[in-house]
Amino acid sequence: MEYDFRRIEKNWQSKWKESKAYKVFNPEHGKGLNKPKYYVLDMFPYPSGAGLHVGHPLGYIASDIFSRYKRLKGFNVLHPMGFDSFGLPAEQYALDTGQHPAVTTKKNIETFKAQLDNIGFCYDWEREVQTSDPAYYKWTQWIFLQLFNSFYNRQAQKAENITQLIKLFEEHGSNAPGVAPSAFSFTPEEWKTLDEKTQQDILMNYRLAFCGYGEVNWCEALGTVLANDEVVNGVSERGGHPVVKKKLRQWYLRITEYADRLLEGLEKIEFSEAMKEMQTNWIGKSSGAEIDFDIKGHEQKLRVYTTRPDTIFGVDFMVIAPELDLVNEIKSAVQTAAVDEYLDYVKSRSERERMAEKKISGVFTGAYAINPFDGREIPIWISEYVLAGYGTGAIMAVPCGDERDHKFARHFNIPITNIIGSFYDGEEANPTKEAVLENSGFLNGLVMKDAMEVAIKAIEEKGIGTRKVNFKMRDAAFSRQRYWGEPFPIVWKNGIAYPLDEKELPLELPHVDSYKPGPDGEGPLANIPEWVERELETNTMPGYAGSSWYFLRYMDPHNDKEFCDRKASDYWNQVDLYIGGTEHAVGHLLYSRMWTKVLYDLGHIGFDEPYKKLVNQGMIQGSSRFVYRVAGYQISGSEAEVNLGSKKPVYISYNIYNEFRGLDPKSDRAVEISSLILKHIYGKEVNERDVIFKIIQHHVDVYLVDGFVLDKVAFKKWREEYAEADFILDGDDYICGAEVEKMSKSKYNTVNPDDLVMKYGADTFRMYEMFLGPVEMSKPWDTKGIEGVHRFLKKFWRLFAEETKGLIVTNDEPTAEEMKVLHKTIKKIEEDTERFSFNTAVSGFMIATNELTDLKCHKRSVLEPILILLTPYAPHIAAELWNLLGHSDSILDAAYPKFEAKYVAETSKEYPISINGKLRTTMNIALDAAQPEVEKMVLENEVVQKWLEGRPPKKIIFVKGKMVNVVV
RNA sequence: CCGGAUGUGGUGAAAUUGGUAGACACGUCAGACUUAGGAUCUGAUGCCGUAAGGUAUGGGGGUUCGAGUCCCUCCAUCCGGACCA
Repeated sequence: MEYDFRRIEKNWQSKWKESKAYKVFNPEHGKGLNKPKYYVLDMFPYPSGAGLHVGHPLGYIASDIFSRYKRLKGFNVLHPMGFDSFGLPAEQYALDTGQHPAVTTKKNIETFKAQLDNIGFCYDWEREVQTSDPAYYKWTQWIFLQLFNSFYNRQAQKAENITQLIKLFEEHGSNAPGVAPSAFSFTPEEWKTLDEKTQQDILMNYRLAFCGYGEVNWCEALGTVLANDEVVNGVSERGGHPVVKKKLRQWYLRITEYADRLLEGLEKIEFSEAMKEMQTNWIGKSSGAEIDFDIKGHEQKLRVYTTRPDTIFGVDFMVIAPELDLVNEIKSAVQTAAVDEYLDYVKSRSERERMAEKKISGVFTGAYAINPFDGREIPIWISEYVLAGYGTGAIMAVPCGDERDHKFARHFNIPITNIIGSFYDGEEANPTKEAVLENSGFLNGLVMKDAMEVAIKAIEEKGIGTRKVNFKMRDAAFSRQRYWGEPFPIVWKNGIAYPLDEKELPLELPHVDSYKPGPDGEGPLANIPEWVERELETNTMPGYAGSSWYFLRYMDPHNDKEFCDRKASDYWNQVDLYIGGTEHAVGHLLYSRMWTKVLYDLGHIGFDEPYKKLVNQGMIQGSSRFVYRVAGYQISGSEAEVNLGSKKPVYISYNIYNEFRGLDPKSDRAVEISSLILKHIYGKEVNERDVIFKIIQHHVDVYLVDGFVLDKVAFKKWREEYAEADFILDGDDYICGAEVEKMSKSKYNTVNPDDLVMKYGADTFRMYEMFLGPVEMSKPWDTKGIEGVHRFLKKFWRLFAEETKGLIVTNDEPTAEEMKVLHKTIKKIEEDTERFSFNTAVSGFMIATNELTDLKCHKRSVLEPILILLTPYAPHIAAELWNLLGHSDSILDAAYPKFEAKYVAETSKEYPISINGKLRTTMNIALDAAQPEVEKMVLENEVVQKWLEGRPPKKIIFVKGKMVNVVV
């Protein structure tokens, strides 16, 4: 009876499928009612055509282990899986091949699911959701309508129905309490006389999902608009295509109203500090003041935003963004030409150029602002380092305290006022808040951080400004000019957006034959006459629409009356454990946190943070292999280079190449190697010394390499051009070079889990992925190492069964030593699993197996509990052995063993004995021994005496249960 | 430039509270069994040294009887954010 993992795994997978072992019940269906709930979620995968590689399932395995563990611990565990199946790649593929995204997506999902099932995950597939399924996006559209029909009441600090806003306008006009200030100003009476279009235009400024014209990140190559977080250094995150600013009609989410709550919410959730930091930085809250400065000779005021009102006496110039209309209004006649020239220059520069090169540029407008406190005239400049979109698009520059302002002042020779005395050295700006202010009028003598409040008060008293909080975060662009996404349930009539009635949902995505963009940057839907006729919105929703609320749908996936029954969401509540990559730090995680808050505000769910605890999984990097082709050579001293491109390829083993590189070309060994290479090239002895070779390194498929040894036959078959390859070997082997890189098809370093499952089994694969290292950490993949884990499972199997004798488990009473191994292991596995230290848990199993093998322990009372411990990690082998031991019930619901300290209690310990902190020997001492007793024993020890050399010890440190240190 | 993380054998790593550094594996070496081994098992394996011993957790410094762990400082790598006033 051997460990036939292929048969075992197949057998149990189909058994579990038949018996619906992974079906999860909501309490109203009777089962699970008496159990506490636990919700484990994996990040929503996009079903790409490339399928899974070994890096993908890392987090899935971790969450699967934890789910199974919690189930054994008596929880009703929800551990669902589904697919974020709308998205750009499928549409790009459709554009390229003409295949409908629905078709390719369906195929990809099937592949994905087969791969996942292969690994033995405990998903309840009956709860699967797909965002591109109309039964799902019906509710995405429904939530969109909730957003559309809501505004943020600043007084109540929550989302409310838009009818409430209308009521506020009717009662109080535009200055109603809780209503954000805007450009509109009207009395209740005026509101009632406004026509519908105007009213709706005003309301649009408050809806949480709203439509407006805005500068967007337009990517010509992708033919779409990208969110800020999809643009990296001025190019698209996907594909690296250039991105330009363009004004388009767009839908947005008013996430900025939630900035404060998104920030506060971070305090009550368990995300890593790094993750919280990233979100905090993205939200970018800053507080300061907006100040209006008079402009000499003009009616207009210059409004600036500053976080440092305490430095108001150090303002030496103003800088405004070139995009501001104010520029043209205040430029002086003398400076007009220079200003216009600069504006042209700015326009000519792409976002990318601006980000890439940071040269100092700018021009004086000829206008002066007046410092309201000392009447100083302050020159107003324009420069592209000030962004129109942040604050007021204008700053007061304080060169002694701000790095950029200082550089600007130096560059244009603007005199610098020092208001911080010795804190400013004349060379570099000092952004301190600790300095005592000088040259600062009424603020003189105050420490800067205290002056801040004084300054703001003075500004407010003078009526020239207000306290102001600003955020870096912008409202999120929520539309794409694309086909493969959720249609907006919106009809446009006379320029007014009307929501569809709930009864009309889902608004299904129509079939199209072409995925080409519509006219004027509109999406493909604009090409469909029937769609346009119905005056439906032609944009579609972005990828993050469906993924912002999917965790709720899993709770009640087949509900066609509601997005999720309130009873279900009250029961399952927040996701207890969310496992996924860091790449979603600011996108998905912020959006879904916002949606959750809105749904909470509107009373649809009972909690306002979706994910209680987040664990970030590290990336598994690829381990690439290289071969080294001799491409040419040069005789030293000669200019001529011999190109070998046309000859049959000669590959040199990495270690020989590496040795050769480090040698003096004149040395004997170098000559030996070079003549060997030349012999391979020409097929005969060539007498040349001092040869420099040109070696080209290129990737070789890791499947053709065992460890570092190349399969030469397979390599020759790999590509036609390698068929004639000749190798310079190290002994019999060709040794490949290696490097750790990102796992990708083009580097030929991807490894498919299917192959490993086929070769070693799912249980081995699961445990090996965990054994690799801590889940949060990135680490390179090494296929070789999997054999160690496989050996362990075989060894574990042999505790239960032998090839010839079959089952060898006995019902004998266990010895104290065996019980100690068992309980030590229970403690270890339970603690490690609880803290997601799966790698050390795997080694805990190995240690237990090694020790029980040494003890020749085949006792049921020891092995059965260990089998239960192993179930979350290697469910198939556990179930098989459980069954072999005669159990008819499922091990998936067995009772988790209980640790009992009495079995691991020790009476003595092998104490380390140090002299001056250096370990010299160990001594077995009773644990209850007291200090004087121990001191006596230690001093009598011959090793200790040898090191004491007759000197009396200065001090003896004895830490009970830990160590002894003798100080001489 | 800012922020975060990481740095331990040939490799992946462990050391949970300041207390025997390198558990557990991979790899390598030696051996056993075998027609055979890319199966299985046993042993060795941080480095220098025959040994005694010395030395060792990125470098330097500090606190301590004792530091991989705490503090200061420098360096390297990875990730994220980048003109946010």
